[in-house]
Amino acid sequence: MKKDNSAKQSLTKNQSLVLQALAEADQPLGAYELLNRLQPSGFKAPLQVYRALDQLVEKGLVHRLESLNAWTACCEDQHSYTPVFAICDDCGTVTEHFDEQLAGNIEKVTKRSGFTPDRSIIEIHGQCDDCGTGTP
Amino acid sequence: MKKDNSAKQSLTKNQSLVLQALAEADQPLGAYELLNRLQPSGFKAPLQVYRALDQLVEKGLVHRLESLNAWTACCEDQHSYTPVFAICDDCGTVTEHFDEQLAGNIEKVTKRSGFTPDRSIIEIHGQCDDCGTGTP
DNA sequence: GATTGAACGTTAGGTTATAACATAGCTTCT
DNA sequence: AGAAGCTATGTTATAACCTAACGTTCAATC
Repeated sequence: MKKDNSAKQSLTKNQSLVLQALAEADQPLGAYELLNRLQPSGFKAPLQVYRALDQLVEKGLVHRLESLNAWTACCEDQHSYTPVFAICDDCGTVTEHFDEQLAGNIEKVTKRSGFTPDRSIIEIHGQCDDCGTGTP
Repeated sequence: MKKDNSAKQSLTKNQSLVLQALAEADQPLGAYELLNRLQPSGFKAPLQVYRALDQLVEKGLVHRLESLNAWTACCEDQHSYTPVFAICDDCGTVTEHFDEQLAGNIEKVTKRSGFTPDRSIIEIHGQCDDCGTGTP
């Protein structure tokens, strides 16, 4: 379950470029936005981006946000729980959260019906602290 | 919070056709699959489908499955909790579940950071009881 | 140096979703 | 009735997202 540094060290050139672009962005990026940003580095076709993204997701260094069709660099060096993404619909920033109890709850809900969970997608849309209506 | 029968009664022709097609399907359908099935009923363009879907989602009669790019008819006449979808990656069937505690926990996780949740997306991929590896 | 396998490059095409603009029908107000 | 306003609809074109197919490069291994 460990995502050690070897993961980052063994990245190919394209994978490194994509990961770096995601890490520098302050919000998730779509594949074509990545392509635009990486064209100066020699990227020419969408497939170059998608292949690098697939491999980075496989290594656990990047997450895909299903409800945005976008990707973001993983916040941490390792995590064993399913991440919860909080997506601000105003400013577009996304934060990654973890909660052991929550992960357990999810399994419980589906297992009641004999379902065997494999991977979970949890994405919460709303407003972040800066944009929030909490203190208007 | 009530999704009363007036919602269904006030549907337009296109909305009724789309909802009926989804209700008859045994799994979620993509917009273009819906278009195919509704061409005999006079549908000609993707927008007709997308517009009907948007309005049905608005009324709470249809859910969108973000990780499948597909839509499914809501299982019940009303529910106040965020639904949890269990998606079988083998046979493609999707079931809708509810859990008050889970919904509460999710809010808790994001609220810790000052986030104000609006809508949650919870989609669990795995294997259903029929396809499952539980009793091989 | 031949073989294998992973990553890469390139072209083409498929799927999913929206923009922009025009039309039709219904309601409401005068 | 006529005008104004609103919602749903129709139609064309295009944007955005993703994958198939095929060939090449390059490093590791036999």
